[in-house]
Amino acid sequence: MARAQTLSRNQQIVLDIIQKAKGPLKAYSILFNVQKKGINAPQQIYRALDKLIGMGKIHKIESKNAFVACRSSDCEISKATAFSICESCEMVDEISDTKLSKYLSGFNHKKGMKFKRFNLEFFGICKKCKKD
Amino acid sequence: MARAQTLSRNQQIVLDIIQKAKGPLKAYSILFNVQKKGINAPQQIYRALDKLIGMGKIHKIESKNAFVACRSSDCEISKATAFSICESCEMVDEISDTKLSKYLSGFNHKKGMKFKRFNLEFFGICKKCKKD
DNA sequence: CTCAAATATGTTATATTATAACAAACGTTA
DNA sequence: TAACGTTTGTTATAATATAACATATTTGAG
Ligand SMILES: [Zn+2]
Ligand SMILES: [Zn+2]
Ligand SMILES: [Zn+2]
Ligand SMILES: [Zn+2]
Repeated sequence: MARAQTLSRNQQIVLDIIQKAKGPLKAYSILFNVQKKGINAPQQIYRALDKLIGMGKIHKIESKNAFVACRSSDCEISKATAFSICESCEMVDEISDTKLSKYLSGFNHKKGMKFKRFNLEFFGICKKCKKD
Repeated sequence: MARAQTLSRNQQIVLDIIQKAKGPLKAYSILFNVQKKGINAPQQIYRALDKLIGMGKIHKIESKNAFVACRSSDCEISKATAFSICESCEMVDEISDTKLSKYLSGFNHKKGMKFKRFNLEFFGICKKCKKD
């Protein structure tokens, strides 16, 4: 069984960096930020990222190949993720909307495929960027 | 202005291959398939892909870094895309569901961001794979 | 506790995906 | 024709991700 709670050393280091970040982080940018802590290779980052994603602690923003911390406590398994992405400043915001989540989780494909998981990415210009 | 209809030589070649394919194609797999036609470099593929995406002729499946032909005539601008993806056989199916599309196009973020575009990817096991 | 299994780590090398930069050709239209 | 935008060709390189193997650490059953 996978351990539910405890993170390994590398996993904790990677998670800390992602949680402290203001926006999505790329794998190699994480790598450069942890070299002082003795992590030297991409593998070490990608392995930690994989585990953290599996635990639902972080999510991958597929359109950006970048990673954000989960803010929504509900989605521990990352089965139903939705994000709002600013095309100008790159800001990413996790959307926790029960109605949306229920609507999509209940969505059934005409062709009979039963979905286990979805990922939704919205794009636009955020409020802050509109002012400029 | 962007030309609405006519495709350039390379664009047509790339589109043909994607349209003939049974599933999503990766950029380098397209490249290997067109070397006999005189296309030798990734750039040539990526440029064609970019234009075709802009025209709504193809879509990128972000979670797979792969490309499929648009089957749904409605989404000429790729503002509202949804796909069903089999995690076993990699099959991808474009979902054209007016209700779903309207629901998501009308979705408004609490934080006031107005969305211009979304991409939704559903994952599961397709009917065909379930039989095995 | 002890040993085996599972998980995590370190490391080197390599594969895969994507873009930069520049020069030349082509197509349109004023 | 001349000017402009678009497409092409080409070489090089950047950015993202995985393979493979050796070692270490943690965990839990007996
Ligand atoms: Zn989350
Ligand atoms: Zn913004
Ligand atoms: Zn389409
Ligand atoms: Zn399948």
